[in-house]
Amino acid sequence: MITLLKQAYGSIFEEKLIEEISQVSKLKEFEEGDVLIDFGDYIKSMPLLISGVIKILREDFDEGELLLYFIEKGDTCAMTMACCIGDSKSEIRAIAETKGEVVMIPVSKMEEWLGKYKSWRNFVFNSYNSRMKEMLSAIDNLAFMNMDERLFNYLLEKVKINNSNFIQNTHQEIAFDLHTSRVVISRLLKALENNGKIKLHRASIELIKK
Amino acid sequence: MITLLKQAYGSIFEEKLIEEISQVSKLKEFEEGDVLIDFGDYIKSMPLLISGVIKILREDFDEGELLLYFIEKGDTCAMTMACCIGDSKSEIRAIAETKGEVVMIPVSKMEEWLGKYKSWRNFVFNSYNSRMKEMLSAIDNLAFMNMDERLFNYLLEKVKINNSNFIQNTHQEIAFDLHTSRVVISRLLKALENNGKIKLHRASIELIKK
DNA sequence: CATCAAGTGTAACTTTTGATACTGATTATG
DNA sequence: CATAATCAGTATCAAAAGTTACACTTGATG
Repeated sequence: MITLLKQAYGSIFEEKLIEEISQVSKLKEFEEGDVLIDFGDYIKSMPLLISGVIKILREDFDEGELLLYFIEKGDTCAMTMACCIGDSKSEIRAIAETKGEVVMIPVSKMEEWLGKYKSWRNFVFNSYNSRMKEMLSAIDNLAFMNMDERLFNYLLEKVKINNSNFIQNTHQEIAFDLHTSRVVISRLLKALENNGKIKLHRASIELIKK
Repeated sequence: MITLLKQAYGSIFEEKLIEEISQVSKLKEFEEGDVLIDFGDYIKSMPLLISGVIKILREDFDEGELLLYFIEKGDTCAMTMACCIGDSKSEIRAIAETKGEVVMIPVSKMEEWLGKYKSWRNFVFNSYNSRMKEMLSAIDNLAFMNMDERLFNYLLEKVKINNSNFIQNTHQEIAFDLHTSRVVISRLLKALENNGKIKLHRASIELIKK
């Protein structure tokens, strides 16, 4: 596990901290589609992402969902940290976008390290800050942009995260993430195709032009 | 200043910390409408709110604004903290909703205290957490609710914050906060009045029924 | 291969929101 | 008090998004 940790976090954590992490934590592998955290879950350990991508969703009272942001290697879920520290239920759902690995750290340790390691403190704060910014960006999207722009931004993010110009999703899946209906997505995707920005295939979309 | 600090923060900070705060910080009074922080500002000191209410806004590329949340006594602005620690520009605008007082703490101290005082660390984390929740709630509003619900929630918040059933705002001001147009607000307010939930006066709204 | 489910395209319609324009009422100001 | 500025009400129109319905294609499965 030390090797994995060094690879993903070697540049931000000191050697001693990485050693400590590897002693008290458990490595957990996950597959695409796994629900890692669900609404209302009590969190007793904090995840550090080693590899893979996780998407964080917010739930409606009824049925709806909304994608908040993605988490990549070297990140943690600040929302989850918030729950650890505040000892409250999870406000979000975390679903594996790809397969990958996380290191699970006991809450007690993460508090202890806050006083002990400056690099840990910086990491925790940086996580909060970047998650904060992602939330702001989600708000910008919702408040200031129309669905066509939101959709295109979504496609760009997907391309970035999967490192491929092909987005392997059905229109229905996209509609869930953006909290709208399949018909609306089909309509707007068709418009994007007519503008030469994308090419539509079955259950997959090809980005042509940013 | 110590008296003021004890009054607002006596229950969460230990005596020694309050003393230290009062030694290195400056008390600042503000009037309703004052712009305390603007987009792009560099923050060199962190505000602790002693009295009054501050509203936090997000700006559009063009002109638009959107109310994110209100801050009351005993709170700080986590967004601002984020900027302090990350040494980046402010992503938000803070405007005084009422007159009040803040204590401004130098950034250097706030980092020092993170290692030194557990109560300070808790306070900082709690602030992050509650701000996170407010952002989530803002996202819920935007993503899952129509304008009529958003408007009514807004009125309820105003009533809570000002501790009065009378909301002293013009339709135009409300429209700015909710990032819509005056006509829409007038339309929806009229509908609320017809449903017996509110009563409309000139430049003021009376809440009748929650 | 027949059948079915999943994925997509599209038309027609409704609701919500935004935009423009004009009116009258109230308040402030010279 | 006359005039201008602010505030609110409302009608009309347009755009964006949501809803329903149905047809067609592709791939999976028995």
